[in-house]
Amino acid sequence: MNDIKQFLRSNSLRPTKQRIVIAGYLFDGTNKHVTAESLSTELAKRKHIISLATIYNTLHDFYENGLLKKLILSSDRVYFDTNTNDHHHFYSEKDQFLIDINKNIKVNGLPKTPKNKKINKIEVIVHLDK
Amino acid sequence: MNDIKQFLRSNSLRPTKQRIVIAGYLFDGTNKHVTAESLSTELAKRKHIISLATIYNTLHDFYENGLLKKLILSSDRVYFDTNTNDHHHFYSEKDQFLIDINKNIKVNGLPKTPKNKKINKIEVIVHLDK
DNA sequence: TCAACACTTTAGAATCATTCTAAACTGATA
DNA sequence: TATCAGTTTAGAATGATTCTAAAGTGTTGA
Repeated sequence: MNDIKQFLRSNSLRPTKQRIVIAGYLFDGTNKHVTAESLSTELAKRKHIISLATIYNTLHDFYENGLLKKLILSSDRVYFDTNTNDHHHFYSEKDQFLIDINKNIKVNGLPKTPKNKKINKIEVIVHLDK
Repeated sequence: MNDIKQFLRSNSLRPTKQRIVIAGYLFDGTNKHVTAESLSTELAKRKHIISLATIYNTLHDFYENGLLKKLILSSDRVYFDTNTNDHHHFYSEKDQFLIDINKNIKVNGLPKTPKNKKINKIEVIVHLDK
């Protein structure tokens, strides 16, 4: 609890009740993939009712501060990933199913980067099913 | 024109005026990345006014028939790619900028596929800028 | 401890890409 | 050329996300 407050403060985020609850859930040591909706549902199960607006605000605040990764895999929802290490994913659209690939993946044979551009990150998505 | 009709027919798509116009634009020999909006704009420039609903319908019809690839790169629009070969992309969110990577990319070190799942496709997105 | 204020939360409205509806239209077929 | 299934379309509906602006709350300095 106090460590969560410290954690938030050290990321220049004022430790409000809501952020403490959300951070407590997200950063409990197990990696998670959430959407605004799924997060809202999980917190509600735990009797924490937080407005959707705040959930969106908080996810973005955390994202902006590098505490979450954003994953664009489907056109109808955004996933946030608590695993901020360099990694990749198995994804099944059919089953809304997402698994981290933490193994060291190597991508070989890339052509040269377009002029005046810099590579920000290389993302590998292994699509399962059809 | 008649080849476009044939092309559509051979994909079990009735060659309507609108589909002929859209296919004529999309499959003119140069690969394109379009969104419903950008396609609508391009066609309008060429004096072809086609309702957005039809543009969406047609993009999906073409997609369902394997004439287009769908690219999910941003949460606020869907891209369709006329290059249906196995390939990857450079993408700059900042500049809405998308370039095909046709070179043979190798992805090494993948862990084993989750139980009872089959790999549909491997997608590599090289994100540029930040 | 507390006043003061900047930062947050929130309900509800707004946005915007996309899909749906159901009525009018049109290619294909006999 | 009549018929009908497949298409197109305007406009409404949807749904995730963002915005607004009013009420609430950490933080700070005295």
